[in-house]
Amino acid sequence: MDKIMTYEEYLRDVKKGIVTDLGNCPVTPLLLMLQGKWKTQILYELCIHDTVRFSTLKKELSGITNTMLTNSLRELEADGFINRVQFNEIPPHVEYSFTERGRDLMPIFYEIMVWGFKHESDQPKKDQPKND
Amino acid sequence: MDKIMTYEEYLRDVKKGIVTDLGNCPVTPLLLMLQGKWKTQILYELCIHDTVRFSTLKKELSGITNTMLTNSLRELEADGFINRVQFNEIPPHVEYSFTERGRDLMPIFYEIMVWGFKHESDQPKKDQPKND
DNA sequence: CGGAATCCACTGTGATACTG
DNA sequence: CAGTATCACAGTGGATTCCG
Repeated sequence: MDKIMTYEEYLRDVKKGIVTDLGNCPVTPLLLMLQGKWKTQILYELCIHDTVRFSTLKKELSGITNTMLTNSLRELEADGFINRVQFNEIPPHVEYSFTERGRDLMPIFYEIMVWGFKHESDQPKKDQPKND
Repeated sequence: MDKIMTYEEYLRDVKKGIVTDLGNCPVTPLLLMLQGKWKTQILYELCIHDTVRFSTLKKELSGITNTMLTNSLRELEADGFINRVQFNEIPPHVEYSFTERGRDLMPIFYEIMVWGFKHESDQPKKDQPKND
């Protein structure tokens, strides 16, 4: 694909059979990378803090364990979203920051935020709260 | 929030303490709703087919089981993304389609697609394939 | 300080068989 | 046709302890 089209243009081409070698949802791969309970929250902290340390994340994401924080950070790093810089001073510390690939998620997050504000009131009740 | 700002404007306000009542990532809630292996693929089929039947989904999403398809559809319906219309003819069938809430995901998917095309080549290898 | 290692509970996913 | 019911399994999430 040479030029960026809209999603609906893209889908129209898919329907017409012009795009056949994909065969699958172009949205899925990224969203699979962002799955898990903590990934997006870590990225959010990265947005706020520019660079952030392990201990800061641990403090901000209340409830997260060392294990999960480590795993999530490792996966985000492996997927190329964040950088990990280790400072071997005393006391040692580590700083995490966005890669360009990660920072380019911003427009997506912006659209999600817009969607969220538009639809925050129409969230259907998946289970009615019982009035006790 | 009265007017839509950019995500970075929003984050700047968060940093300044103007937005304090949120306290959490505005991106996370939606992405949690879209988690799972099949959700986005189902939505993708909905994009292509406008309305789509259970059996069509079953055929297109090769590998999905009745259980997972049913569960995913139920959750997408509960989250307000899709409509379910049942036709009690002979033979009976069911048609799924987007709600407005679901269709409004399009701009998000578009941004994800743009991101995907920009970064499709810089995907780092998370594990080197061993040449056996 | 920033993890790693281990163990464990839970739940997401899947295969199979059956039903209105 | 469009599911439901059950069971099995694997991966995720979590608590605790220990290490460089």
